[in-house]
Amino acid sequence: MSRSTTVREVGGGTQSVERALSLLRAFTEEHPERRVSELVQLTGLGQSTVSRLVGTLEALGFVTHDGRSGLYRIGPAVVGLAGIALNQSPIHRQSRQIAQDLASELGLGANVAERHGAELFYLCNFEGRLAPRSFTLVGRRGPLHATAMGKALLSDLTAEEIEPLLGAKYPAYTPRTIADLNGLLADLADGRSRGYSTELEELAFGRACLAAPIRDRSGRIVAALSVSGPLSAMDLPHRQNELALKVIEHADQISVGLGYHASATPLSAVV
Amino acid sequence: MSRSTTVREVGGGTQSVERALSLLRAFTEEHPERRVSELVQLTGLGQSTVSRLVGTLEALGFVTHDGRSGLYRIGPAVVGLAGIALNQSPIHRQSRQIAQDLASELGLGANVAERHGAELFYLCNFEGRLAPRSFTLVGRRGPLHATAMGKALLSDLTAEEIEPLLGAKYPAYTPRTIADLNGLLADLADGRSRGYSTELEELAFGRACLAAPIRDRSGRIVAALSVSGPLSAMDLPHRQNELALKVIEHADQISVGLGYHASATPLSAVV
DNA sequence: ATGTATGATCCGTAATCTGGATTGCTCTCC
DNA sequence: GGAGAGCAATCCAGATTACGGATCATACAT
Repeated sequence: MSRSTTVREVGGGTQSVERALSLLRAFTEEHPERRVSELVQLTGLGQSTVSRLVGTLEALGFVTHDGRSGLYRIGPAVVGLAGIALNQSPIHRQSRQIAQDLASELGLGANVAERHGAELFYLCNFEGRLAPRSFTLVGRRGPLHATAMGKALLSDLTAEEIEPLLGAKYPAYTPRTIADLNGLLADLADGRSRGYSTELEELAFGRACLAAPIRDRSGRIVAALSVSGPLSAMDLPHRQNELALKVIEHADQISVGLGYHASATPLSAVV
Repeated sequence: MSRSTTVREVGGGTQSVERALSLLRAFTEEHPERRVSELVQLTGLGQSTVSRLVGTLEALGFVTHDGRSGLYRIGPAVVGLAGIALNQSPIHRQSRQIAQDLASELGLGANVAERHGAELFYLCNFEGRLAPRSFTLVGRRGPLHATAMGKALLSDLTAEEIEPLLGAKYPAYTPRTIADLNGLLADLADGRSRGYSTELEELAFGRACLAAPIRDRSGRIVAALSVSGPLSAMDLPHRQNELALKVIEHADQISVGLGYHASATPLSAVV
């Protein structure tokens, strides 16, 4: 490798593009609307610079501008690109219908996520009559150690792989959140033996989730499918087996769609 | 004072941002993967410029780069922003669950779209068992004159408003596509009197769609809800009334969620 | 009507970006 | 296996382009 001299400049690239895109980053689920002055404060850029950059973003449809209120929002061009990105994903294509069926069959939420580095990334999200939610989780990120899907996604990995991935911090969202590596490993072992992972009020009070892994042709876990909802709707002590069976069944169906053959040794020597 | 004449410069903004974002535009449903050389050809920019720009886009997660194949795809950051944008939309929030219910109840596709200028813009899209489709329509655009939802969205407008909006061109997707303004106005009148719009193989062979308008508190049509599917699954001559009733019912439910009161005079002096 | 806050526009400066050339890599073909 | 072609990342100097302070216009509150 030619790593002889330079250490590769951090940015390496186009400054104004970086600035414009970091403006987009300022639009979060908590602050989906921003005014220029906020963006100025957040970024530390000059006011005229921000004004000009959002003007460009607006001209290309990446943000929209409500002239009356002066608020900027994310524009439809972004949604268009996202649709293309999702349709590009074989996991999304294979999961969509099946997750939707699962949601309406059980009346609970059904979700598909994959792992992006040390985080969960939601690809599909459907609601059930018993667990209505008015917003989509698609595109959101979540913690691996505090979600059933996160655990399902990790269940392939060894302790040696997990430790550096998650680091030392295990943020506690509720008192029941798993607090350290050992706790997580124990839970993962449980999940492996049962074929599905659980999460009971580890991320939010009153909510629970069951998840099963999705594998591709190579046998590797590439995503996870879950059912989730309020504890009351999941009726967990009683329905746990029934729900878990359904999740596993649907997850396997997705795996088959991705070319997985059960014959491929599930966990052992898969390169 | 001095600049009393100029009518606001078109670009007005940051060139390199414009270039970077137009690179993103090159990723379409037909070409979701691009290599640098393609982007160079498409944009006419220098090869090193493109390389640097996509490098910046990649660093911020707006594209991903498969080092092996050299292909760039749209990145997860875009999906994250799109989720925020959708959750920002009251129409999307109110429609999501109801459209999903409609899809699983009827076993057909259910969609919600709003009008963006002279185009249809899909906000929600669910499939039914009888009409499976592996990709999402969310974020896609479509023609107003050749879709049931487009007609539902136009049914509020007067001929004087529609004519400049659609212009003189009525692209024909099939022999049954409505070909001109008069044909469209007649169809819209039908839809208004029935309370729902139809589309029978006007956009694609073998497919049909029924749509009803969604209104907000002001009584204005702000979106449309549809069921769609293969003609065979829709069983149109027979089920048309049943399906239309369901669509209207669910659309009204969304309208109520948006604050619409049937008492509000639908078309007259609102403001 | 006065005062405040926000945001769009203008303009000179210089920092940043451009693109030709170079390098390094991979794949293909002989 | 070696040569050649294609592709993409990196380098560099010149000048185009973007930055941001200041100004102006507008909306809203006092």
